[in-house]
Amino acid sequence: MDRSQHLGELQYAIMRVLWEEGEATVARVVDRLPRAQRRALTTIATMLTKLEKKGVVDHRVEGRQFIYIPKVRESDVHRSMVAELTERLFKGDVGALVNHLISEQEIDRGELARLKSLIADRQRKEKPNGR
Amino acid sequence: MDRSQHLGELQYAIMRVLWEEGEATVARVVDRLPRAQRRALTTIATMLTKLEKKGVVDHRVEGRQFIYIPKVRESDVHRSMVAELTERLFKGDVGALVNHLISEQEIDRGELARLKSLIADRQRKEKPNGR
DNA sequence: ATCGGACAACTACCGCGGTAGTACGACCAC
DNA sequence: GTGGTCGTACTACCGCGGTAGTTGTCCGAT
Repeated sequence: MDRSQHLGELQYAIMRVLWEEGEATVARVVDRLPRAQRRALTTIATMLTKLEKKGVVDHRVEGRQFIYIPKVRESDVHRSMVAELTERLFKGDVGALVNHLISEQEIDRGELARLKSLIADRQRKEKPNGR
Repeated sequence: MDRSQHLGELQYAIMRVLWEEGEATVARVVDRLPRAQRRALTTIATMLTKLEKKGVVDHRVEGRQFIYIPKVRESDVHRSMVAELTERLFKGDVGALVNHLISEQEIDRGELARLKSLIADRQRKEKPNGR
């Protein structure tokens, strides 16, 4: 219904708390938020309401407070946000983005080796259907 | 002064035209825009004004029209937008993003091989300083 | 000199992320 | 039961991407 599960910075920070905690009240979210993202309680409450309307979180009532739980997984959000950027900047060509990353972005030497073996793993997983 | 050179979808589409053409009038931008992004002339003019205030384009006057020219390169925008996402989603760990791309995102077999050699090239370019 | 067209400037709006104050209901302590 | 506290709902506002109409100006044609 919504799908465009693109999250703003604060929204993502809130989701991160929810993913880590599994579930949380508004107050819990606020004090689990990194300093940089800390906001007034009402702000976080508003944001959670908006996130719920957007379909990425859900809540149940316990006593007189709301316990929020994530409705989407972090990897789903990653996938959709990365895909969005890939689409915008590289017409959906994932290879072009990886290319950009390894040639234009800072990436240390050890990382490169790790990536190479990652690709090798991936190739091994693709191949086995063989021929 | 601005730095946050993150561009919206239409803004990026407009910049793409400017990068392709080198420079262009408002009218030229409009009819070089892909159908999906085509808008009223005034909309594009407004957008160009905003882009100029943001510091990513410049203009000179010729007769009674404005010729807009890009002030930043496409690769700069790519770098800063990709870096922004990497920061947001992977705490700046480029390797983690590449990892995500090759394991979670669709990427065809031939592409993997191409990437592997890309990494090899990159390694060859990094090493030579090697003590 | 005047009129129409081309073009930029100005103005106004919408949606949404973000920000937070204030209102209000429920519960607890006297 | 009355007052304070806790916690959500409601409301309002800002900035910005996006959208475009209206206005004003300048120029070329008549």
